Amino acid sequence: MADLSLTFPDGSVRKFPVGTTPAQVAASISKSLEKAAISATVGGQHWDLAWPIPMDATISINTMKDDEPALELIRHDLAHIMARAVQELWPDVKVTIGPVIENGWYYDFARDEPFTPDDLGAIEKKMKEIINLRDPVRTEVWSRQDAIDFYEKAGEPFKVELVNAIPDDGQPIRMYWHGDWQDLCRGPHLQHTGQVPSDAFKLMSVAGAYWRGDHRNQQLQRIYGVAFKNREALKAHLTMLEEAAKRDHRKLGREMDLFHMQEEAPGQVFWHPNGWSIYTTLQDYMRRKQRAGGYVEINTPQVVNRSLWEKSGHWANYRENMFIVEVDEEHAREKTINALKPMNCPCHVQVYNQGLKSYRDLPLRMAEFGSCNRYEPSGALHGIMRVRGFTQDDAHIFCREDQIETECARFIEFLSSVYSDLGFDDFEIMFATRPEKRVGTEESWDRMEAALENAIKATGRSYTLDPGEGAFYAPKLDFKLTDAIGRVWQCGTFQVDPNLPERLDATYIGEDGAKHRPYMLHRACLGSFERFIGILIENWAGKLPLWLAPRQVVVASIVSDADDYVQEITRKLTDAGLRAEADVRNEKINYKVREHSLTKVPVILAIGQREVAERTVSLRRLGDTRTRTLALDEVVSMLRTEALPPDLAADRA
RNA sequence: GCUGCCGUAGCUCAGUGGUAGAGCACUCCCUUGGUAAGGGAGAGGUCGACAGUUCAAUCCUGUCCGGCAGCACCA
Repeated sequence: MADLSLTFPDGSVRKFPVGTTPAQVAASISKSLEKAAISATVGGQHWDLAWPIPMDATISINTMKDDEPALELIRHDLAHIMARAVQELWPDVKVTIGPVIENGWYYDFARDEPFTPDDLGAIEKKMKEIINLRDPVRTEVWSRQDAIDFYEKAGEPFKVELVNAIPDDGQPIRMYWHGDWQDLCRGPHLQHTGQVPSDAFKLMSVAGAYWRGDHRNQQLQRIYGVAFKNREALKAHLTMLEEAAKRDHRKLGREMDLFHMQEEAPGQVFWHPNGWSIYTTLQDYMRRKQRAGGYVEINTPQVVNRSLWEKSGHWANYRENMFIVEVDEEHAREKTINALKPMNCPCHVQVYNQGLKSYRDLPLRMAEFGSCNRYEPSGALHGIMRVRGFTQDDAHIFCREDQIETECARFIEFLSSVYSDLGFDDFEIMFATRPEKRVGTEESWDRMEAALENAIKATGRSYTLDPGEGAFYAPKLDFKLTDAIGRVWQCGTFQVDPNLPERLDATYIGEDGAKHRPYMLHRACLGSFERFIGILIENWAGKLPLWLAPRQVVVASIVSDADDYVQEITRKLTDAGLRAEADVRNEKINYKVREHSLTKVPVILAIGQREVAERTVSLRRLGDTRTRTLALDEVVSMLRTEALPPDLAADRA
């Protein structure tokens, strides 16, 4: 028999007969490794212990100590165990697919009656029984036809479809069993069901999901589970989920009295004074930044006749998602049909088109805090993060092709400065290149892509390639930031657009005296104020930095003899530009501290007899139980400096 | 939009085929208390909307509206 050369992680090479399995390799190394082995990594691929190795490769044997393969196997096998549990409880349920996902797995079932939360408990119980059976796992490679015949006979139509969908590229069709239960699965797997920890998984929820992700297909019932290596890790995960729930901007929005939403205006925000303070503070900041960044600010109409949307192409593509406004105009023969603007670009081209533009006017950076409305599907709405009425920090840069690169680099620096001011020190750039269906010449695509790539390089940043994900007319960049609990949000965007200037006939007079077509660069940092404020709230868990906090300082009296002094302090703080309020209610200081802490006021100044006598204040920071006693004037000037927005603070320094 | 769950006081939630309850918040009174809930009293609800079944519906049924989770969507 021919030899097989296997290279181990330490670099050593050993020969084995062709067809040796990782299990045999492990056994040849040591008795203990043979027992501890759960899978192998062969030539970079996750490999079942029982699969023969066909050719020379690198190999490492995995044990439960190797987190990544161990969790993969545990979650994967739990998906099978759950499917078996479901079919044992309800034999008429059809199985479909059940992949491993972040933190766990899901499995989609076809069943007429919905699963209830009680069912989840029953399924979990049954899963534990199956785990305790320690049934060995067995896999076999079958021919396509045998697998199809098998599933047709078993009455598993989805599996038949899956087998048919497996590409005919020599990929084996693997049949999987534990006990009498069977599934279609490419593996790899653990060796028996007892290797799965019975106390480190939990079924989380059941929800609808379309067969193969297509909304025209039958809707299945998806059960989600999470699993870890041990009970402690599961507990830690569940605790993390509770933490995330505590940050929910909808909950904090209510507790901090920032905004509300109601039935009459679904997907639209009623901003309360506190929330509007965050909004305007952020907008003021962006306005200053943009002005400094060479933008002019404009404002354009909300309600615009359909003819413009027809010209821009939005009417054809997004009519379903637009709010339509019909008006009976006295002199018109029929109703005038308008749409609330779903985006600002067509209006910006109208402003650009006023008067003749010279090449000397370019690049023209035109910004608008553009209020847009989109009729989003009801199921997509989510607090203030996904809404039907929102305002973008939108801008369009009109420029020549040779200016794209500089403008792009300039924008990346701009965005980077904004993100770091707002507490997000790092972001990722996604570079979306030409899609399969596209317009324009290859040369033009080459130039546009090169411009973006060179711009990124000029800033010294790296990027992730997103091939084929560009718009049909040009490439784009998306910017993703990571929040305090590791969630990734796509907010910023930079998109080249030769299309809309064409459609709306934007031109400029070049050096040659002839008319030319400008490029339009769509760009945003925050995306929408609504969504970004949601992200800020969740990122900071409501404890916004002082300059953004709606209520910056509460001056609380301890005894009513201090009331006059409390009012004086509050006035001084307010005069210094701080958002300060007095709390002279007939409540104990404990009560006041608790209440203002719960509503995330960053600074509480407590004032009793002593402070009155000494003209000092006792300062307490949110989240800190210590207090400091400071002179009044000192506190005012300290807080005034601290409350400066980052761009103004930088100017000062 | 689809599937499932949900809608009772400002908030969080009990509850019942005979028109409703708690805690917190609110108002008033007592209390002047030193850094995360002092005490007492009071007020507060078309039980999401509309239809149907019933002698009687907040409760049962249907339709609609809205919310939540996931899916689909996100110019």
